[in-house]
Amino acid sequence: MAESMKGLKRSHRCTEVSNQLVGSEVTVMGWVQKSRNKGGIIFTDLRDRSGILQIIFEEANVGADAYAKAEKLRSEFVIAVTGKVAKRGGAVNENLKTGDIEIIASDIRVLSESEVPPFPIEENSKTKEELRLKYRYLDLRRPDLQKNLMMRSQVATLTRTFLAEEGFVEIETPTLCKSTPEGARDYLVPSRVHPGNFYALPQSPQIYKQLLMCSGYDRYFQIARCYRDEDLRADRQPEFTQIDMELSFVDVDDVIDVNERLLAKLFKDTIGVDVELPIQRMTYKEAMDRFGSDKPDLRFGMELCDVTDVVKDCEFVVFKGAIENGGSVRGINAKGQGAMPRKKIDALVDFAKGYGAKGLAYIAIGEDGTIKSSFAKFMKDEEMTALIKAMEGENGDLLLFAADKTKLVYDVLGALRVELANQLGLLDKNVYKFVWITEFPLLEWNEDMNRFQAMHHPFTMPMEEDLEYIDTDPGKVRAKAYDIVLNGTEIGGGSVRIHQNDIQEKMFKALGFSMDAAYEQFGFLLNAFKYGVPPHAGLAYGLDRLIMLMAKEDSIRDVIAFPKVKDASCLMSDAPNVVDPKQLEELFLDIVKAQADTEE
RNA sequence: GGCCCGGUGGCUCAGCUGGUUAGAGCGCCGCCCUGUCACGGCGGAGGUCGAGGGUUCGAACCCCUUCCGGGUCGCCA
Repeated sequence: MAESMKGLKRSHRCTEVSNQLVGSEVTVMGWVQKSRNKGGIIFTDLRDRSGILQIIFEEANVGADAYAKAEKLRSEFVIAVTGKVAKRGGAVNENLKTGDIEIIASDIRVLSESEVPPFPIEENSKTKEELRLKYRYLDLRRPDLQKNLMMRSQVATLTRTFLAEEGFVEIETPTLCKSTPEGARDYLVPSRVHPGNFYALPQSPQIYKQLLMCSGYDRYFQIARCYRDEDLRADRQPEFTQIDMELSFVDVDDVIDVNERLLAKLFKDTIGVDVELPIQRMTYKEAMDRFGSDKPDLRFGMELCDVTDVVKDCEFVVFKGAIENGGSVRGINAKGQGAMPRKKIDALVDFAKGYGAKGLAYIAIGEDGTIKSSFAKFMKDEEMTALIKAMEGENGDLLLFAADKTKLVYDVLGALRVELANQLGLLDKNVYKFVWITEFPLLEWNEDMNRFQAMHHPFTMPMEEDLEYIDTDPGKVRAKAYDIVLNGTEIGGGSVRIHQNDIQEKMFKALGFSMDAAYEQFGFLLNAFKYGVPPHAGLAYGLDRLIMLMAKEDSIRDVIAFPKVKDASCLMSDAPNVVDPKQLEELFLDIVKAQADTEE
């Protein structure tokens, strides 16, 4: 039976009650974590978002009626307790922040009762995520999720304070926008007033923030919700949050400077991690060559080694063929893994095939120097020796090789490198290795569309020294774009934007856009640029990914209050759902009519 | 869309080569217990083995289909 809290006021959260308060009266409210009835004395662990506090009920102190209520307490009942803070009569509980004190209850009210929850409300839950997500409101009571969401809030607050001090203006941009065909699939919202027309939910506030620069706001930021109608991953949700910013009259170094200081503050103030500044920078080319990835995990070595020249004259057709087709042969040295059983190596080969490799060649060097290899029979002894030497292979090492088009070789070995590190336990979540990746290619060739595509977006500034190639060899042009990568995860990215008409036109031309088509899509931005546009640049973080890494979680679902599951539905609310036909009629009747008329 | 993993009392899991009544721990319910905190003691309830179909004398187990969840490739300017 639920009682009123009339006349009561919570004086402290559970762990705000400290041994400083011994002897004074407090009123605490929260959920019953656990009640231990010893027969004559009842110990109740009370929980709120601050933690746990032990309450003592004894009939002599609390009275017969209240004691009877205390005897009926069950998990997740919501109660209010008034009582005196006392030093513990029994042993101190070292595991609790409040382990040396307890509340001697003088009164209790049961504010609401609870059914037995479908899974235990506890830290380090072993419960299947499916069930946790169905009852997300209960899951969110668990201390680890509460910690994550409170950390998220702290990061948002620190970000606002820091950027405000740096002269940034927080401005909200629309979430009902114009659809743009480039990039990710848009979520569409039908317009009732304009039958057959649709808004798109923003994939990012990109164009709006550039317009704000045109409008003279100079430094903008926003903690912005973004939407992409693409398949989900552990680090991808259909709606996610960016810390988005844009600055005027700046170049790459200015953006990097303010963001390094922001990151350092966030990591220091929330999790006590010192970020050494300046953060290391690496060009895209170097990242690909050394790590096979534009988001290299620098917590471990196992770098890629280009052995194309070493094996270029060998008779092994896989190597030979790849090189003849303009590809390359590269390898990684899994130090000390020479004794890896054949089954595990085969699993690595399958793993590589998942990334499009036709296979994976290997040399396992035993502790005694004996060699087991999938391709030694095609090689001369001196060729093998030279190859092992190039790979710095020593006794006990496992050398793995991919041979194909270079892009594929990068993909395969880049992924394999991380997979091996994971298997070998080299991915320490307490270590934070940041790196800026710079000088991205401006464009990448899209096989399906048979044209170049902006690697970042069509407003990204080319590097001045490469501008001359934009007409003749667009694939060679590097961009003033940069990503901030943490432990192998891209947590943010941005670029200097084009603010000159002639360069923008060249860019659209390279993308195969006519100026008419460009105006059709982005006319309002291009028009804005006619009236005085400052040089500007910006960056956006994936807030969810950032918090995920800070909280040492494996999925952004653990740092989002109400996430969606793999098919983008919500197990708790059952969104998306079928809507009332009347709603649909209002939105689409005119179209249906129009189609019917046309058919007649 | 492809591939891989999983689904067995409320929760987490075990269940052998297909063999009798499907088990354990925790939780839950009842009684007892005045210093517990993974409380303890005694007793008890609780299972369409995700669903459908098939093979078989016999299916949690094998086969097919399907649903749900996770990982990943494609996709994500």
